[in-house]
Amino acid sequence: MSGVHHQGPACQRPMAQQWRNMNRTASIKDVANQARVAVGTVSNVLNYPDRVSQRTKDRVLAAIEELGFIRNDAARQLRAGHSRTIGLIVPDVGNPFYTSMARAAETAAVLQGSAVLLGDSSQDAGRESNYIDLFQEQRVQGLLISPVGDVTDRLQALRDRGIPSVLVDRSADASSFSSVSVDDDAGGYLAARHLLDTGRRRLAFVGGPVSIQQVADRLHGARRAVAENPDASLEVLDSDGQTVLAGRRVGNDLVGRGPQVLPDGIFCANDLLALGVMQSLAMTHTYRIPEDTALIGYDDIDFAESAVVPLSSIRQPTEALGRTAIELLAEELETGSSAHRSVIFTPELVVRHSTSRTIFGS
Amino acid sequence: MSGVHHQGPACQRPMAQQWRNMNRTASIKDVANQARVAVGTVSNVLNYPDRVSQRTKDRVLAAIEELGFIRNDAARQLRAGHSRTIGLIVPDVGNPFYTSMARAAETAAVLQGSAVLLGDSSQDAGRESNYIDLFQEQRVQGLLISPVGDVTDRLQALRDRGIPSVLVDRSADASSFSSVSVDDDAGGYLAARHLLDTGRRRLAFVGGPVSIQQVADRLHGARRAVAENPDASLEVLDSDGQTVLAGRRVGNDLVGRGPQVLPDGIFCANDLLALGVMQSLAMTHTYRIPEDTALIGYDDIDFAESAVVPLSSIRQPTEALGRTAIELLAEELETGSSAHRSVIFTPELVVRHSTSRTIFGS
DNA sequence: TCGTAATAATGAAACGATTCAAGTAATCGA
DNA sequence: TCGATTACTTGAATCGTTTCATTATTACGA
Repeated sequence: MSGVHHQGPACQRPMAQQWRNMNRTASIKDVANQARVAVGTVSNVLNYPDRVSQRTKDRVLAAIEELGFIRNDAARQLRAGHSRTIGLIVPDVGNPFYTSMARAAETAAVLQGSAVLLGDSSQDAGRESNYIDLFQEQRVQGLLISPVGDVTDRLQALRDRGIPSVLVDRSADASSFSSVSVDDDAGGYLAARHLLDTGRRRLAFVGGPVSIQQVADRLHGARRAVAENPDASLEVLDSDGQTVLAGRRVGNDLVGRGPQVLPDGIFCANDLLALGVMQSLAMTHTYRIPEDTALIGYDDIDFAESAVVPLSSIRQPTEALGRTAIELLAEELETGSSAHRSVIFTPELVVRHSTSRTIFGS
Repeated sequence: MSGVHHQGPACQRPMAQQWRNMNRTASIKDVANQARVAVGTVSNVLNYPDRVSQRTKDRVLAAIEELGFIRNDAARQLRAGHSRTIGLIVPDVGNPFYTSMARAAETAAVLQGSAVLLGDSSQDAGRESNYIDLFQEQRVQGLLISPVGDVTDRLQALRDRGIPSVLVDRSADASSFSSVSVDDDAGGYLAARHLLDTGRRRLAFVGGPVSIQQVADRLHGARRAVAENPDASLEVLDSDGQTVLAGRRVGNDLVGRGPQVLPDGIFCANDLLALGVMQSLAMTHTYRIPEDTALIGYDDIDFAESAVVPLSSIRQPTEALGRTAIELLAEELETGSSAHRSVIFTPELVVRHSTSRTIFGS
């Protein structure tokens, strides 16, 4: 726009400057000209203020102010070879568990001077891979990932290129990657054990594709608990997805069942699923929680407490997860990613009304 | 690891190559060498495949594959002058309303070939400003922002530099910016009108600092409704913050009141606050919802439906908001941000049990 | 066989910051 | 006043792409 503009005599004096302000955003060179110093000096003012005398520093800062100069990050990181950015890939930003963790990670990252790029893989291996591509093109410093598909090869390749990864909410043999996770097997055990302890025997596990490690581990833990009671059984209900909606679908199926085949204790792989199941049961008024069937979720998101029937859950330390993930990544960056560490947190049972003991037979 | 490696005769043949793989990530130049073509040709293969003959294209692609070449985005955007990224600043990623919108925006952006950088200002004008700085350094294509502080000046400056902004969830006079929003005044009216229609007269509005536009508008709408009933009153309870926790604090205050001074209808500026209030009331068992006081929220997040007492709310079209915001931004980018548009959606009342009519005097 | 298009391929220049070896100015002790 | 430090400043080289004016190659009709 406004490309034609004769150099007539009507032009105002500070024209060149005006042009610059309008057209292009000022570069370090423009600042150098304005302040009548060399570009290197401007750079020093920005990066090593001690190396510059007060007098010139003032001049340069004034010029920066006047031109409204903003560093071009692309140029910086081209020179530096890497960005000041950390990639974070989570399976579902709609899940408060992940947003909570992401927030903690972001806070920790900002403290150490990095920004966090957040990607939502939506439980989709393809999207996940796309994000890895994107982050690789961006030359992120490192990657935090709560993987959905099988990404070990890709992460290995990244690491060979000097981009370390930390697995989040997923344990790894420390030989290949650092990781920070919560003991899902123990959590699954806790949940099922609690249902058994309150008298339930016909348990059901509701969980997305078992190909997801977390789901598999939680199920495994539950199986372990159930195996301790010979008269107990565990049915597995596959939910496609880990959302409230998916939970509602499973709930609708359950509602159609007769009381004899209804599980008397339901363990959902996360709170979203549990709330979905709860919605179905509550809406149809066919069965009551916890009288007809107990319900326990996983993650202990904020909304579990304020659910129709306050939801029992397994609490994970989201803040600690996010913070530690960043710390581990920082370690890898310093040590040159030679050694890896795995931090495993322990989950915690939170009992609420959805599993309270009832006057119960067997 | 493996830093020392004498050039003894035991070395394998493709050593130079091996070094390259280990050390540096391959550049377009390396690819050019490997494929025995000029750098420009490689670039053409990547950007204008039609300009290159099949033969050389094959050679280049093979080289890319072999070296594991990954474009360096920093270099690209240094040359291009801008990134392929859109900045999005929201006040609270813990609020499902915003994540939902962000997701919609992200989806729409990916379709048009851009990535979205998500920033959480945490309702803090300082953080908000920091994100604007960051995005400006990153030379984002454009900015979607749900502003907390007064950012008009900054956005104006950005626009002058060719970076357009779209205000999200906040209307603007179309003279300066495009915006996409929901009529908050109408929403506030809807909510208060509904409480009045179901017999409530002593209303309370719970909302964060009124300095936030959305809060102010919703309150204004509520006032408008209340003014229509001479015997109705509206009390304003300031919550510091818009979170579940803030709501719980307000709720605890309410619980301490005698029944005469307890509002019989509470309108919270968003669902998080409402759920917090609900938690307090439910935990102490002092007052019941909706018998002693009705409760209505705003946003209609997924969790409203599965609350202890299913929460009435005002629904906003989050998907449409996010999608439209990206569309408006795309328009600005095409037209050179000359003209601006404001899209205003209409909110919708969703009635659930938390406001159901009770056997009630006047 | 030659001239003329069309088609491919080339490689230098530019983008904007950082780095660093080299140069200049100021300071100080003798 | 000189030489030696120290304190600042300079500006060319560099990072990895894309662009584009040239040059090389090929194809085709006369």
